[in-house]
Amino acid sequence: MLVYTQSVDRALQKLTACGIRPTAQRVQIAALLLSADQHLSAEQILASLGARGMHVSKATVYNTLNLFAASGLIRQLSIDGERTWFDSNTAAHYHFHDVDGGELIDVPVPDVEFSRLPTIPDGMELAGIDLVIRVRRKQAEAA
Amino acid sequence: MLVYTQSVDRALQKLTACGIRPTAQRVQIAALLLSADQHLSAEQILASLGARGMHVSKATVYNTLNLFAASGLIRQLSIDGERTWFDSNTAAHYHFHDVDGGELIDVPVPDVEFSRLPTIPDGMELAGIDLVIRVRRKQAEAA
DNA sequence: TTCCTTGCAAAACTTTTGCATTAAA
DNA sequence: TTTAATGCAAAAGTTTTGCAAGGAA
Repeated sequence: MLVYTQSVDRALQKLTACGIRPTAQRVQIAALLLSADQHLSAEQILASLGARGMHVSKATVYNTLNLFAASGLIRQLSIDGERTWFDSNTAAHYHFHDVDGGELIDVPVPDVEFSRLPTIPDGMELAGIDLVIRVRRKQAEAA
Repeated sequence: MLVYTQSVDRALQKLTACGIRPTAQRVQIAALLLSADQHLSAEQILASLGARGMHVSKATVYNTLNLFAASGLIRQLSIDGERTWFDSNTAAHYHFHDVDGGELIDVPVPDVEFSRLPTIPDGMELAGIDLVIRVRRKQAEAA
């Protein structure tokens, strides 16, 4: 339980550092998300908490995830229109998306280089770059 | 009405070319979408048809858009998790997304150059690259 | 006829909201 | 004690589905 205790402690610190009141539910959700670089849906988080015997209501899960995203503690991803994904890795990075399995894999920033980017429209400024590289299982070639 | 007649004709041709039975509803939806490079939601298409006095049911609009997307006649975009956008431009291109107004603007392929891309995971192949450049209205600087 | 498409309403899902209750500062 | 967070159920929004009726081949 050492690892778990550590991630609860770290979660508590992070929430406090962001000026978010560290309620029991928020600490649990933060501990779960921040235990690794991962992509989770609200439903998955609800289920994980439930599996660990911690009941948190659906409304609170959503409210909390939105709060965390607004505070920059996590990042929201629009990958497939099915649902929102919450990414615990807030450092700049990109994604592979397995269109068959739905899986998301991080792509580190240094693995992508832009030698040319479009001019930002007048009166606008850059807010971020989302790059999703869709991949699929390779078809077996005819022998 | 010349322009409109033309786009209906073109829509009919395209549907036939794709092996899609050109029913009245499908032709109307295709004519609307394919009249220009644009990004429309299912609800907008439903409203546009209604405004022109053509009634098409919501179910048919969704069924048709999904059919068109599966046939490669249009492209589905996951931009913001709110809803799916249907892009009438199926040529490769990228997007600016105005995070304030929600507007989408096409970015032509030659405006972006990748000098480095990550290695595709083993057993996978590239299926596509979605690039969304988020922009926001520039803050007025202090005078 | 036979098969496919349409339309309506209802269902399914994800996400948000209203409000009484509870917990935190 | 005062303010903010939680939980529940209900609502809202988008998209899908079941099924009867209609249309094309």
